[in-house]
Amino acid sequence: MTTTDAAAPRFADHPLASASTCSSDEPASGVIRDVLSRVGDKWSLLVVGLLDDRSLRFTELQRKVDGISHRMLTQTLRNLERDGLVSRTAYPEIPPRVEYAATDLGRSLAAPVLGLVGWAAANHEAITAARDTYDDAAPGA
Amino acid sequence: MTTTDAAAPRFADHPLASASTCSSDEPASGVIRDVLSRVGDKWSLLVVGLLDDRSLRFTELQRKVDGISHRMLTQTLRNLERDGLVSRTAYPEIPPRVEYAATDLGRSLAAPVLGLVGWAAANHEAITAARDTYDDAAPGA
DNA sequence: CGGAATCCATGCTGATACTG
DNA sequence: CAGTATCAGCATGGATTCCG
Repeated sequence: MTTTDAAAPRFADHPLASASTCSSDEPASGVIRDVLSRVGDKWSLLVVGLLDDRSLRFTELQRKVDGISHRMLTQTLRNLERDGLVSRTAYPEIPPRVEYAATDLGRSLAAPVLGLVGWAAANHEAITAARDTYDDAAPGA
Repeated sequence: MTTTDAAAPRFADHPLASASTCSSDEPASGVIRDVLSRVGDKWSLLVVGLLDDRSLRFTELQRKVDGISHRMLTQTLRNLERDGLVSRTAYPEIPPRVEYAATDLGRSLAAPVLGLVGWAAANHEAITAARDTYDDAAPGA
């Protein structure tokens, strides 16, 4: 089910390391760390996902995510904008109106993320079961 | 909770939310948060990736990841084992030998992650360029 | 060698207040 | 409405130390 995407040859295979010019001191680790640093936070993925659907205003965004605070939304938005994943359009009006929209780059992120989300959804029960088994085996943890 | 309800038919589509019994207080956000909590940390993905390639011992793992500390490796391994993504095999010998291997579930994670990593690798330069542009436009930041 | 517990430093996150 | 700045609290990550 879901898009299993590629055939998944290896994980930290050489091609990945070669394709990455992360210039870190690690082979593929840098790439993973890179993507994690980018969308591994609590809200980035949510915001990009919401914006992928349609453009939204600051308040709209805050209303939809809800759990996010004013500060975090601003911070997340700025970071996303900086990475070119989200575009910010400010209208010099009164009251001020700012609309955020996902860029082409931001939309391209949706595909791979969807794959990961699909995996999580598909294997959620399996993980829960594993946790239950583990918890049962080590109750005094 | 009169949730603002779903507003992301594409990204956090209903089927995803339905498939997840994460029992959070968010609709599809929970799924993303869930997967983020699972592999969104600094090392889980790296460890699973390394193990996806082949089984490794504790020391081997620490040597390959390198940047990870003793404590973090143990913690990450335990967490991964708890989720059923990694299997732990301890040999009651002297000196003790413990081998870690990715489970079928752990290997299935490689596919979607690879997609995300591929995205990061492919759009890395685009993001860097965007950052440069942003940084250039906001020097007084 | 592998693991666990402790302690510490840092970062991230959230709440609040103030400005335009 | 949108954004920024400051403060305080919690969580994450790291180093060390002791045990099997």
